[in-house]
Amino acid sequence: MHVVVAGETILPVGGSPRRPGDLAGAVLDLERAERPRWVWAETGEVYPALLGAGVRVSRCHDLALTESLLLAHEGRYGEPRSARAAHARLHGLPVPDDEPSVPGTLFAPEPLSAEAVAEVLADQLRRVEALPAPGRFRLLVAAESAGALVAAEMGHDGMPWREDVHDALLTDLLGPRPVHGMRPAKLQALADEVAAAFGHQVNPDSVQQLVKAFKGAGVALKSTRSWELKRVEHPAVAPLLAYKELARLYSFHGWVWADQWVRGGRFRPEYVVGGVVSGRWATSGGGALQIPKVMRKVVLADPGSTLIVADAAQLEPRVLAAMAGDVGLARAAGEIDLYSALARSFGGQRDHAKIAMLSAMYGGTSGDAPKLLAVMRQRFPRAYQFVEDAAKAGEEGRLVRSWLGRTSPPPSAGWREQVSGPEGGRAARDRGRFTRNFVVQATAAEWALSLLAVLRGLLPDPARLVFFQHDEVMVHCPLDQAEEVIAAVGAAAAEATRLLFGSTPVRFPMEAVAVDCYADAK
DNA sequence: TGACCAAGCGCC
DNA sequence: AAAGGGCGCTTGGTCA
Repeated sequence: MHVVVAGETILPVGGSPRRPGDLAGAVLDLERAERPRWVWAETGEVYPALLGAGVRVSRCHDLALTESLLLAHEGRYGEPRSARAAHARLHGLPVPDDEPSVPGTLFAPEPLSAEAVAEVLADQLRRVEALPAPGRFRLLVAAESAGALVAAEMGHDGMPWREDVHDALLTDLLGPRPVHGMRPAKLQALADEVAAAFGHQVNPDSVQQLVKAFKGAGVALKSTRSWELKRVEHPAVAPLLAYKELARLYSFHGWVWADQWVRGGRFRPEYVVGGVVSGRWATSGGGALQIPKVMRKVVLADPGSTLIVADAAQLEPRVLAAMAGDVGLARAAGEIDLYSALARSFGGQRDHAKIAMLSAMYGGTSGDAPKLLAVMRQRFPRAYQFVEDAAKAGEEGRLVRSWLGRTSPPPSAGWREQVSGPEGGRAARDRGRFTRNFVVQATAAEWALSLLAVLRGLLPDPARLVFFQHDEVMVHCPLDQAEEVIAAVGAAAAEATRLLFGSTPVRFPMEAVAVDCYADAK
């Protein structure tokens, strides 16, 4: 059963609309009675208010996310994806551009009517059924929409973040919080050391000044990347490397960042579901997906609670084994340590197996890769051919799709022009590497999203998903729920595997541990 | 002054 | 230990 929510209106599809005085209350009643699939233009427009009112729903259909997936599959990548745009297209009306997702937008148009939302839904369901593999795409739509629910909930609940521990860590590394405009003491000391090494003032944040200063000292640099600096013999290098590391911490995850993103002991980032073309999530603020490892010690469970942290081991090669139906690779992927299982094929060395797999999935060509790829091709012909085909499609400007039907972007006009030019081979190979990786990364993202959706449904109250990063999840729950949540993670991984691949010999290990502190999880 | 780009580096 | 692709985010620097 589908039930539309638009503005203040609730419309059971096939029934009649009503405007309850208490929207959240009405949603809750219906959720308890019928557990419908809720349909709305965009989860971010509707769900946060429901969460604010204490209402959670189990399933939804997000029109904008679905439209985006459909348009890409239909070869119409980049057309406006909002429900409003989809509705306009249905009626041959002028199609509005998608609004940039900027907070405090200038225009706040009337929400689409519930009837219009229902029309767009019907059209989308029809288009899904017209696809070559509607069953898989239905799963993709459901998982993507469930992801939107999780993202909104994680934004609402937030990840535990101890502001006092964060402040102590920063003070330890940088010195006390400086007054505005000043560098923290330890950062300034390092900047002074750099200056002393050159014999004059240099802004260590300025690439230009650094390159010039090194040139003056007789050192020619192509860049100031740290791996290049490490090869240079000069007294400025050591303090400069230390400066770079700390400066990044200070500006990216320092006090100012905490002021903006941490409140009430919770870090509340803004996740963007499907924000990466491969289907991985992105963030539009807070940098939740780039938290440095050193910061993990700041993520601590509340007293009486615990963090359940789990990540999928070697997810991408397992996904490739399952997709390609490569018997040999699938057999190795039936083991917990896939690379050790593969090692025999590569002369007994685990490292060689790993390089071969990564090179196959990413298009690597350096070092031993060519030799090892030849082994890969001979021993695991179907897996090898699978990624080769994806690469070839990319080089020829064709589209590729994930297992469930997420579609790669088409090549740009600029690319087509480049390919016919003198540097054409390079541009073609670059896109080949992209599509080669796309089929694997996008399917891995689908597996992870499916896991997330299933796990969400298995969690006992008040356990909460608080973090999701590509192939890793974190749940915050009372101590006495730890075992149940750990079991739920394992069950969700098994179910995600079954949903995507049916019965496959490939295993997808997802080891969950209960920790007090995120830093203790690995 | 604001818009935009490049460099650089964090995460998977 | 890393290799690849993907992203976000900040700073400095340029340009209109």
